[in-house]
Amino acid sequence: MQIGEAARRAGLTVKTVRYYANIGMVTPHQDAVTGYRDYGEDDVAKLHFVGKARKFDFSIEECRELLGLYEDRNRPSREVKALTLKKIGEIDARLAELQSLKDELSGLASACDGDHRPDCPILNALSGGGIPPRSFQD
Amino acid sequence: MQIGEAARRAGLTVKTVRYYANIGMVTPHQDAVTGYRDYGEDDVAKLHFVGKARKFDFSIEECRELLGLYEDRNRPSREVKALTLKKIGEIDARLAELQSLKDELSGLASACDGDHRPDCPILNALSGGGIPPRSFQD
DNA sequence: GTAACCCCTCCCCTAAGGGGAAAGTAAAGG
DNA sequence: CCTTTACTTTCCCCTTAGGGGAGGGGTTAC
Repeated sequence: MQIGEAARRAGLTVKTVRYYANIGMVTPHQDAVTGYRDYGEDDVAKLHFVGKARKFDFSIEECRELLGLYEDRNRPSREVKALTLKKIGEIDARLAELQSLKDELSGLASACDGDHRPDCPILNALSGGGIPPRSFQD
Repeated sequence: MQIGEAARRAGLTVKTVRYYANIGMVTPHQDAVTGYRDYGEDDVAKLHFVGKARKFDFSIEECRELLGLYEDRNRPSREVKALTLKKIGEIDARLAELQSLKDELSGLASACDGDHRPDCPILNALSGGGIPPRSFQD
């Protein structure tokens, strides 16, 4: 089938599917005369697989790795699980980082009146040590 | 002072400080003959301010906005607080997204034996449906 | 004289595609 | 057969927030 139908069936954009072909992730046959790519059912399955893995925040390189395991009928599930646990660890780290960021910003926001007056603890904190905003025009 | 000292005092790299000059964020005087940038104390304060805002996940454009408010002695704190609350909302959304991602991956990982055998619920989930029902795992 | 730093601009690189131009191809309708 | 429309191709620039390095110029210290 042509790239448009393959993309539709995999739930991806044509641009994305073409990109995956360019980087060697999912490589369909390509007509030597017309240049048209020709996708088979197995290609659509791979595209679908990669699309799902991407939604799970796996990077392109990790998807390539998962795809290799996916195609290897004798791979140990250990390797797949290890990749997944590593990804969970990364997500945990990012969660902690965002949470502490949110805590700090929330503390600043609750200390700020948020009215028409110019006094603002948020800007004071950003300027480092509560120094009032010295005029930069003088 | 020269860019190197300004960067050191602001806790940024020279590359970053030069970048901020190029995009018009913090624009020091520049010697017409040597091309050397000349930073004053106010420039260092601005650089420091932007550096801190960046650590709080504010984008470059948001930093530009905050810097404008920072320099305006008569700005209402309302605007600063609104920006901060918007940023907190974005962080909340990202937190929820990551949390649900983590939950799904954790479910998959715990369903996977992770041994030498090829059977792997993680790959099964990526290749089609969700986690196979309990009856199929036993 | 030269070694050690400091500075400058310019260009390419990142992740994962998106947007769009110019041009070729295929299928349907008149 | 001709035209329109839809689909495809490659190519190039754009995105964030800078990082890395080349190539060149300057000042200071020994």
